[in-house]
Amino acid sequence: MIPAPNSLGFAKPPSETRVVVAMSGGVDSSVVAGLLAREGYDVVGITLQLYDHGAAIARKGACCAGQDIHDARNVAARLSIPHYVLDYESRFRQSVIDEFADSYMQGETPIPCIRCNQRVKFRDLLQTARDLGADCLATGHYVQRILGAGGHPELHRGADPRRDQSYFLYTTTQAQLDYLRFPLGGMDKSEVRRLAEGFGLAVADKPDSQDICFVPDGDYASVVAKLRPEAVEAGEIVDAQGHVLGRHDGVIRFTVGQRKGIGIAGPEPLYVLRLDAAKRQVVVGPKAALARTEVSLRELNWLEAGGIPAAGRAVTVKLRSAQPAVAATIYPGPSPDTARLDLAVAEFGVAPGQAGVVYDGDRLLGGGWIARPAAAAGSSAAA
RNA sequence: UGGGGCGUAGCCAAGCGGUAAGGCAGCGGUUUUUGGUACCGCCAUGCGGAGGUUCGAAUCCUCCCGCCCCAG
Repeated sequence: MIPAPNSLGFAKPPSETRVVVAMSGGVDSSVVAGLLAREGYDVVGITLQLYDHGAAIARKGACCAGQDIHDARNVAARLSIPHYVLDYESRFRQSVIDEFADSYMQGETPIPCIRCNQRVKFRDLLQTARDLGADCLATGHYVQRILGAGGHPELHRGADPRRDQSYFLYTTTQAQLDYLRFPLGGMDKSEVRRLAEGFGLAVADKPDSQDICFVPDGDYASVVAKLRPEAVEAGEIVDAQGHVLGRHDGVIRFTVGQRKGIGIAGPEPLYVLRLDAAKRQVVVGPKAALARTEVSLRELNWLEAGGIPAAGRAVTVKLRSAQPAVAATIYPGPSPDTARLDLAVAEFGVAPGQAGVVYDGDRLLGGGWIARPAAAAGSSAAA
């Protein structure tokens, strides 16, 4: 007789199920470790050191360096689980930080958190978990892994709509999903904090992380400037017709859709329409000029079997993490890893480098990076 | 140095005798595991300067200063 599956879906007792928990040192992943340890799983905590902890040691709400590593270690000790700190600094730099800087240099607005999940946590760390003989890798993300009709796991939004992190996980592949577990996906934050208190964890009241973890004080521009000193060059602020309206101190400081910080007074607010890195120009105009109904995605990840129907598929899409998904129709793009979205209602501030994440209701179907407009009038074609 | 017009916060601008609208910019905050957006709040004891009239002036009068336009 085959035993009923345990809470992680394995047909064996928890004590014989090894699970690696990615412990950032924050409340969420600490509670994951606590929950699984309480159930009797063979829990191994792993914390990644991702960047110079000296620079970040005083930061509140960061993750994966300095104080956070100590917090994770203390949680593991409290829970009596083995815990390892792995030095991933060079991988993190290669897989996340370098591209972050390069993306800005090209006039895009990157999301390093997605790359980190894709390339560090769900690739390198996942492989490490396999090497350790673990049955699965658990994280504290607020997303749900739900078995679909065919028995294949699907990725769904977290139950707490205010906490849902699926946007940052759109690159997750089916193979990764098979191996991953998200024990917090059905909970809300207050519940998690209560559990943390119940486990007697010192991190129960720790503030939520925010900002980019390796960017102190939200000053990403100075980080880019440090990595790519040659990138920070002043230039012109121009309107859509090319008239010079003012000067700026570096294209990297701007993002499409941005209003504040342009510093030009006029009859109506000006927004950044696009960035021309080659000409070092920031192109600005009225809000109406930001309206977009067509969005191209590149590096597409698609989880639904059969791919995107040629005739199109009705979906919703999130074009920014903190805004609700909007109605759209998605079509296959010119190449297999691209797609095209027709938005039902125009969106403002669609920024290349951000992610377009596609849903059917609460199910994440896939997504891609928002591509720079191929032939925007007057823009540079520089690659 | 004849005629006309105008000078209100960093920019634009309302007000035309009753005790300084609004927009833009800027600053602060809320929201947020990216950047932005959005939202909320703040922002001229002061109306080119000096006098005068009036209970009361940015608003009326005088002079001065500075711009602009048309003539010379």
